[in-house]
Amino acid sequence: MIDRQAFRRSFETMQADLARRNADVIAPESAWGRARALDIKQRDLKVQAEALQAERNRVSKLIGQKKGKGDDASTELAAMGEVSRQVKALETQAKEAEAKFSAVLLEIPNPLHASVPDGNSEDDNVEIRRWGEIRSDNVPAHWDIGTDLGILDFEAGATLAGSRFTVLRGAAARLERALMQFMLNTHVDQHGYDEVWVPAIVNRKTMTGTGQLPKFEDDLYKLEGEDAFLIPTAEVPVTNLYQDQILDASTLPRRHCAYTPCFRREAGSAGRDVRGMIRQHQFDKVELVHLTTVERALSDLEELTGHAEAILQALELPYRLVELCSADIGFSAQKTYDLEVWLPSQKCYREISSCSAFGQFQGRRAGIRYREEGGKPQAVATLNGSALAIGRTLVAILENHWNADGSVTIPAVLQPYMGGMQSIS
RNA sequence: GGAGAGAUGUCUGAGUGGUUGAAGGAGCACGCCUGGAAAGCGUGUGUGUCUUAACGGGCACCGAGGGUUCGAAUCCCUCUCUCUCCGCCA
Repeated sequence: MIDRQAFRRSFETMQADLARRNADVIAPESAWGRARALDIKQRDLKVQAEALQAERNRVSKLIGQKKGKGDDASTELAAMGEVSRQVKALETQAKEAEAKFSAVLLEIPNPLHASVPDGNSEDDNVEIRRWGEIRSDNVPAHWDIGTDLGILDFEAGATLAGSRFTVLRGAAARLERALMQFMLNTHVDQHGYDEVWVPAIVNRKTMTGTGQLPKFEDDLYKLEGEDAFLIPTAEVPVTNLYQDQILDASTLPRRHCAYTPCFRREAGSAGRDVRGMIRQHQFDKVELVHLTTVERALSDLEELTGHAEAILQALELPYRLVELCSADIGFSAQKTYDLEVWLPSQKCYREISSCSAFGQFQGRRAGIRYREEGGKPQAVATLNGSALAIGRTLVAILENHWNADGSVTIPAVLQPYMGGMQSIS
């Protein structure tokens, strides 16, 4: 959520930052376009209502005093009946206006950080660096590799649940589990993260805190008969771990890692990546989440991204780091780096991690604040990133470590988690 | 799922219609005292929002949302959550 004060004081600046995403974001009929009038109305009604409330409180107190002394208060009582009716009417109007303004604020995306490059589409994302050797020979698609080895069962996934579900068998199932363990252990033991295990179902408030709601309800699985949703990422429950709390600044940064399954309806991606397990309705992911101070809102992003890169390097997977341009950054983020792994069968880089800084955007929405010694509470800065999406990592391993004889070599760091298995054949 | 009890500030714990944003205690901060500390004494110690250049002021908040009333932490309704017992269950 954007800052109300900044919205009033720095309207033009904020509008310019938002417009960099897309001109539609500041169109007159957009949330942003409607916000200013709603704010003015909201404040106007609030001032009126509160003035009358003050009057009511003053006289009511007087009535109490008079009655306490046994004096007659019938004059005041008679006058207050009407005032009270007016107060009630104004209160209702003010509350409605405030609710409308708040609702519209929730639909305005995070203004971009100044360092974000301009662009019109994902094609304008900026490559920062590459790592690893790309193989240039022809490698089959992971769905063929996996099917031939008998470890990926797409038919069973479709039978059990529908399209975009896959059953992992044998070595693939174990590889999935090994990746989970390896990633978590690395983050806990080497990067100093505090591991948490959280619900995969959350309520509406939690989903609003990190920005998935109210705008993107169609992308989520909603539970029938309950106001609850399956999480699309661990970011949601982990960040919201501290919702409506005031943290002591000395306890920041808090850095958590978590494994969760993730559920996405993929509503807008019909026809894309329909084969294989690049784009699934359910996938596993290890997520990193930082809650930190305003000063470190952005600087921690480099560190967090580095932690995700460490996993790719350990798994010997070639990748590149890309900075998303203004048109491609998600609703809640201020700045985002994507890590894209090389997929030899597609001869291109595909997203395997997205690391974002959110500034105080989520902190404000979720009511997560911190206090410096003697200072006023202010919203925490949040960051998060996948490290990594496990299904896509498995895909990348199958393709990048595929051998001409059809087998797949298991990266050395994973072999202990695979019972010493060195390759899948 | 059934029955009952409960939800108050950092914590504990009063408060069943009026000057209560909220007693008392603890904690914490500052000061006094002390060679230093403890004890003791004193003072202070919520959040949000609106307004103001600022000082300050207004309003709201006692789980959430409604209602009754001139006036609600206190009365009524709905919901959420917690605890206990029963049922069910990995």
